[in-house]
Amino acid sequence: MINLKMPDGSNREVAEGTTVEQVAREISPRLAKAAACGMLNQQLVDLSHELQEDGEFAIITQDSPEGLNVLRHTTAHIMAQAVLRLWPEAKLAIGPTIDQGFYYDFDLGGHSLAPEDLGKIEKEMSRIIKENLPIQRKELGSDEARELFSKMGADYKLELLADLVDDPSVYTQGDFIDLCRGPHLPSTGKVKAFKLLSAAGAYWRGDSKREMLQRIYGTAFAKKSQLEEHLVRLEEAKKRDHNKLGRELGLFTTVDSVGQGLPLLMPKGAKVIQILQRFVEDEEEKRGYLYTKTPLMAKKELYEISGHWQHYKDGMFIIGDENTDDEVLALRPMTCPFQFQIYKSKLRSYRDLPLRYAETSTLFRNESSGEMHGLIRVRQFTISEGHLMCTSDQLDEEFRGVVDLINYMMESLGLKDDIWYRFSKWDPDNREKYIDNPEAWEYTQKQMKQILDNLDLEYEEAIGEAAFYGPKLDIQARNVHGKEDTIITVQIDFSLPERFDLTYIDKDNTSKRPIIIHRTSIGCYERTLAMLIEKYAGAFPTWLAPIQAKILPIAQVHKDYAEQITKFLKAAGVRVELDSRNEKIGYKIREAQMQKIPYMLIIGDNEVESQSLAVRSRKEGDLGAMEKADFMQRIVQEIAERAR
RNA sequence: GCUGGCGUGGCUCAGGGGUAGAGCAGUCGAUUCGUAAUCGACAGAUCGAGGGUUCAAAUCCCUCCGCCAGCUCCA
Repeated sequence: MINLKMPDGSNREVAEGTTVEQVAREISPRLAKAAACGMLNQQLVDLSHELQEDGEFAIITQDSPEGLNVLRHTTAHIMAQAVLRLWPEAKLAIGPTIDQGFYYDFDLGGHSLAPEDLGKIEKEMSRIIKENLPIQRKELGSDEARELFSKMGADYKLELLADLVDDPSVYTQGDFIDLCRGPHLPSTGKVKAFKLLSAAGAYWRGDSKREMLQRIYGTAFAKKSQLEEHLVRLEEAKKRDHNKLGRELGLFTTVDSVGQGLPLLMPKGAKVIQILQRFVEDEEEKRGYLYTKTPLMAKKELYEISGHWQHYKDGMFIIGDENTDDEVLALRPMTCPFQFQIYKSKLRSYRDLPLRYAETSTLFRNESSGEMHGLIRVRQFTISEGHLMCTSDQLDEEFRGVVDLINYMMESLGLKDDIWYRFSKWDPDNREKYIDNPEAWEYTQKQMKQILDNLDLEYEEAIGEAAFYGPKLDIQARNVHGKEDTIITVQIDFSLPERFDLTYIDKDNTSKRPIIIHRTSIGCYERTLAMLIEKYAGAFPTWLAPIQAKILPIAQVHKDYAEQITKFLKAAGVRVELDSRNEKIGYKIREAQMQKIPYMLIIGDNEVESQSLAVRSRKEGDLGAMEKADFMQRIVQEIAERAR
């Protein structure tokens, strides 16, 4: 007999060789039905796994996070089997589960998947599910596995196999066989609710020099109702898409003849960005930053010093021809080399440090053509740039100050709950991408890790995501499509002070190198606007709303008083617009509501007579009559508090 | 840059070899109205650009530009 310690703390004795499924069934038939796999000593195991030793044990159900992954992975296998039935020549690459579902990459020879193909594949998958094929695990030796997959001509699997440390296992269902760690559901019939979502190209192992494969994204849930809810959520999310809403609300537009990745901010969008800029600049000033304004371009020699010419040239717009012109300029992709020149403009003392430079800085980056997206990835953008020069003693506190400023910004914008931190390190195996100084990389990363740990930040680590000149703390967020982006970054730079020969004279009268923190406080304004649109579905908090109140006279006779109110509120600094068109009040309200304007002020006979306003809130509807001074006070306070 | 989808009046879309259609928005007129669409008339597109096939191209083919999703990249 072996002894299993159950999640509720109880112990259960079972005979050696009892399967996970039998244990589940003993507990309850319903549990057995809902089970996806078992967990033995923190290791997920198949339901068919025969228990041989004592340990902590749990049954994992399909609707738990781990169980859902198992279900989705099994669905991915079913999809692969279906694809092989439809395209027998197809070669399988990888098919992992991801956050909200799964994908599988295929080499389909020359065939590219069209949307219609997804329906065909789904149909075949349903067939496989109906066939209820048992899914079986088999452990193989490396040689055995290699022989099996080379016989199948499964080149990609062979490549994966070569990197595998443990002995490989394979899973079979009917005539389908796949290299897989598992676990899996016991049979294909266990999958009740799945949907294929999209097909797109994807490079093998993410390497643009390698084969372009066909990737199919899909998802699966334990219950049909959960799948349907998920699909509805996806639809709802798409309605918040900044790229759609931002255009509908007249915040920005793009024009073919201007060019890709070059959105035009219209008065309303520009207004939001202006508010953000003023907010950031004022806050930075309070925190001891000095404001600079530096050129948008420079000679290539400057970028040769900074290393951009060697490491970032593809990302820059270059003016002139290196081979024929005496002077070649480049639009700036970053502000650092420019602010360094200001630092260098005179001899610095330790007494000058820390020195905090900020700039509302427009940058240009030559993104690849397939990459541009609304306001999120563009070729020209404006960022809350800044560089802090400090001594190593000051580094910790300055870094802390930067993180505090960032958190304050995110809190103020209501984005704090939507972001997370990422510690981005270099990739020692990719020397070309980075300034080559391994000791300095390792040292700086260690230093940064210590600072982060002292800050008590929860963060994830990412290898190969560092800037070419140093490690970063990135603040990450997801857009409505679930795609992750860096919105803010803080970097410790060990390299550029050296390259630019930045110095200060220390107490002991010797020349030392300052340490530089590159940072942004809310990142790029365009991207922030995009995030805000998606966060609030276009309905900005009053302080950020381009139009804060719309004044709606009921009939022409009320126009004079409406104009008076408009002036009154404008004088108080409120952004108001008067809609004196000859339309019915319901029409005007509907339009203001669709423009997501926070307040509608309705003016008719009653209001003219009592010198008041009928206030309607976008959120709460009719608020009834209010003295005009009371309303003014209310909205001014709401704006000052940056209420959400 | 790569894979796929797409591009028709300001917007959303229909038409898919025989010389453009709707709704909304716009303009004009009527209506003067109390909390999410008043009625009517008018105007507006050489169908992303260029080239080709054809008696005839928005429609078929090619190239380019742009938009969308994904991959590489990145704020």
